[in-house]
Amino acid sequence: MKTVPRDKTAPAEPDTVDCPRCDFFGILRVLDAVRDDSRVNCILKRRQPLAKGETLFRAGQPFHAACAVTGGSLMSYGLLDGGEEQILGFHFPGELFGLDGIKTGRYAYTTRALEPSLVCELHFEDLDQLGNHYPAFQTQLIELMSRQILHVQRQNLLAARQYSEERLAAFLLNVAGRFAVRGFPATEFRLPMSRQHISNYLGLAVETVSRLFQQFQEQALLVVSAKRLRLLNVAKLEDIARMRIRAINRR
Amino acid sequence: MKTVPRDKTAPAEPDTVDCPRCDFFGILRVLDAVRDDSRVNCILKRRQPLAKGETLFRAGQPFHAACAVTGGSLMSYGLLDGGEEQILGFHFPGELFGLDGIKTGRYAYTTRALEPSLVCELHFEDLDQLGNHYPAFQTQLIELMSRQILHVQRQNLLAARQYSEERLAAFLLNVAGRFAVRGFPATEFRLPMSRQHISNYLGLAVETVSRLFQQFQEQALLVVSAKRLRLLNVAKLEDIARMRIRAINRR
DNA sequence: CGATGGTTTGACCACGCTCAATCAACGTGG
DNA sequence: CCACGTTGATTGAGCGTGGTCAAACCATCG
Repeated sequence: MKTVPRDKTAPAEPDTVDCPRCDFFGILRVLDAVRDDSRVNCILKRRQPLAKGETLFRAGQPFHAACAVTGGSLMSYGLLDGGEEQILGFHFPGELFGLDGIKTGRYAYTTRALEPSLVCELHFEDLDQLGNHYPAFQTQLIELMSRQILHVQRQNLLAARQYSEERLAAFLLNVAGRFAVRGFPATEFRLPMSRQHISNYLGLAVETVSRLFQQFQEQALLVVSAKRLRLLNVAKLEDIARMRIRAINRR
Repeated sequence: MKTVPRDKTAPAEPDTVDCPRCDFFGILRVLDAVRDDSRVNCILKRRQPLAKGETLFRAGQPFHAACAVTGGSLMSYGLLDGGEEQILGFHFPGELFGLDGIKTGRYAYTTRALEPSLVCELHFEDLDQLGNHYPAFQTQLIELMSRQILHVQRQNLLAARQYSEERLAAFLLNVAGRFAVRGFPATEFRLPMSRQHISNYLGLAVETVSRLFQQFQEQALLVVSAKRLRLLNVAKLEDIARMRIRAINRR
């Protein structure tokens, strides 16, 4: 299997999302409308670049900003005290994270870049201040958090599935759907995380994930080579993802 | 094992939570402060009684209110189209649910009472209206949603664990912790859901859950009889919950 | 009181984990 | 530029956890 040599002249710039596709867009528009107000200066810092593997913030650190991915991808994980780290979720362009820190004043989880990435930060020092003068801002924030709860709850469905096939299929479809929503190709994309990450996230062994990719490929459901992935039969994958009744002879 | 005959004169009134312990309390105080304002009339409907098994709302129905449990308990589940229903979470006194509907305008999941229950409803028709006049209200709502995101994310950790022991132990501790926060006894309580529900929620077979209860009991970690549960060795349960490295000889 | 549905228990076996070796992809230094 | 080490992905063999099926058991309720 030949790999196309990477064009060295083009730097590995991560996929980026346009502002209108970002979860922060509603907030951004409100901020733009009041840009002349000195109080709202710099509340939304844009395009902070992160190196691969770089930690954005750690669990327990004082909360200072909610973030949105504008390019690349990140993951959040909590370490069960004394135990291994458990990955809680991945963050793709346009998506938010860190909103859980608002109430407690501390980040609940550690977040790290999976590849060179860009994030926008929404700073919260003057939130009350701002909210008192611009209710529209708070309204935006509420809608955004509502969507976030939905997003997180949807993730719950992934690892709760009983069989490894279901979990991986559901995971891939979840990722594909999230790319699709932001206008990226939904059937052909790069999985920025390692198999280790996937297996940890889904509560499986690495080898199982590897074998499942192999199996799906043999069934012509997808084509996978390293991190590049192409979905060939989404309908069948959906079947697998929701298959709860394990038939006696299912092959 | 004798069961104490239930006092027939006292109706099976579910455990209830005091208002100060409820997640809505912050909002309630704001509303109390502006009670004289005609606009905010009836925005918080209290103590709606539900029969066991009664459905509060269904997935897809238009969203009209976020809810808090004030007594009893409920569960939310989504049905994977064409597949079985997957339980997403349980709701205990003082806890919120339904906030995910704010943005989409529809309930994302179906919610049903596990026993005779009471809920408060926070109606959202006039939210914008109210928010424009009382930013404090929106501020409360934002904090509350932040806590909710944290809560839901914590649940993600349950089913992502690799082994059934870890999952059940983590689940029981999660439930115990949630009771403790609201001032209920944390080591002796009733599990309002069936084994079926637990197994579905954790992605296990019913029989496995049953056997694990048995096993934990033999190890003197807890005492279980039907739905009543008493935790004897929380420290050891925590050990199990975070045990990732499966030792060769672990007994 | 019997009917019904949930729970437990047992026997069996397959899915998926463990361990270990191999292979591929990079990055580094000679 | 290639040898080498390192890291991640894959593949294989073996076995244990946990799922399936079935029956017995028990609780709740009409």
